[in-house]
Amino acid sequence: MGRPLQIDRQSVLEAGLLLADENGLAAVTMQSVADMLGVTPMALYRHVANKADLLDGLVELLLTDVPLPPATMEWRERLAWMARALRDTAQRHPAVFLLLLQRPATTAGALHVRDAVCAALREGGVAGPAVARTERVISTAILGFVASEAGGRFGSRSTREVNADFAAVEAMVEAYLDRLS
Amino acid sequence: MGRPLQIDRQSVLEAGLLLADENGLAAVTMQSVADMLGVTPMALYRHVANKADLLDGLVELLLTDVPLPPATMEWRERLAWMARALRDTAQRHPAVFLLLLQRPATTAGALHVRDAVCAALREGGVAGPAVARTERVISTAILGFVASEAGGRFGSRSTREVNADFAAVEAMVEAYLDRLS
DNA sequence: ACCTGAACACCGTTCAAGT
DNA sequence: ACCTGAACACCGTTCAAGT
Repeated sequence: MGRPLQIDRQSVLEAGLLLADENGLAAVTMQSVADMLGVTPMALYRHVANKADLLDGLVELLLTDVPLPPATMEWRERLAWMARALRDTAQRHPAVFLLLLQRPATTAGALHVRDAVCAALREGGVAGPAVARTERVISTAILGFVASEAGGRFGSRSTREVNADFAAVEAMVEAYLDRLS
Repeated sequence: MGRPLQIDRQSVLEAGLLLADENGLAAVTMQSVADMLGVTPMALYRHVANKADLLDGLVELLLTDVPLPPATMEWRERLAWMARALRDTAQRHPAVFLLLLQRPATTAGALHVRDAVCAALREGGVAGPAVARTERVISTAILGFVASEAGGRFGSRSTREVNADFAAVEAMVEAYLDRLS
């Protein structure tokens, strides 16, 4: 399959993400990524510092791609919309999503989602100083569920049941938000 | 350091856990575990099927060690006690704890904790058919927090602040339980 | 029964060399 | 500037051989 021999960081990350999605994180090696691009492993080092940097790049690529809801939407609906968007992303990229728990939530991609959650909470009347903590608490709950699903901790439970569990987690978050106001 | 040359599964797992605790999961190799036991890497294969089996064993060792509260304790206090116990375990073994999200919660070690949570919920008057789902929902929230902390997603936030976040997650769980009864 | 030696295919990474 | 070839130390795993 004739691919352009001119590669860049973006194409390296896209190849890595594809391999991770199809065959898991263990399938992402410097050699397999290079193969997919039609290049030798050593060529990658011009575009990523090392393998850890490549993996960081995959997480960032995934986070940047999480879509945000239209600003016209009511704030609580917007929160639910983002929870669903995060779950969709995790289902599409389960292997890379698990890496998310292992890096500080301070990259540009992480902030892009976090800021949108904080904005919705402020609009919902959550007191200024409580916004940051509330964001962390509800993000932790959603992330715990979504990461469990991506990692396979729910085992072979049916899709219908897992969806009902997700609804229950959202109900828990709602109960918490109700108590705040 | 003169160690007995007679090894068994238990000693292999204990060596692996020690290495993971001190230097992370990447430091757990067949060679490093063997070195610690004063043996060649090939000797391990008599006691673990392969490296994946070794890692499974580490998770199981960790889960089996999570202590349970005295049965005399009131049910809600018991739930809080177990959340703290899980957090303690994760702080002692952060690297191995992250693997927990990646395997089905159906092993003996996982059931040992799960059953205790379910028993507390039943005692608290949660309706029979709702017990299993409620257990999954609150476990997901606690696990999400504890895994985030173990993985380093909270970055360099101070211990005081992270403790306050943990209290807030527990408050969310309480709000959910209140709504159920 | 339990451990070892030798061997294999595969990792990540470097450095000097090519174009 | 960008990619390659050769090399290094290190993986997991096998198999036959030792005791």
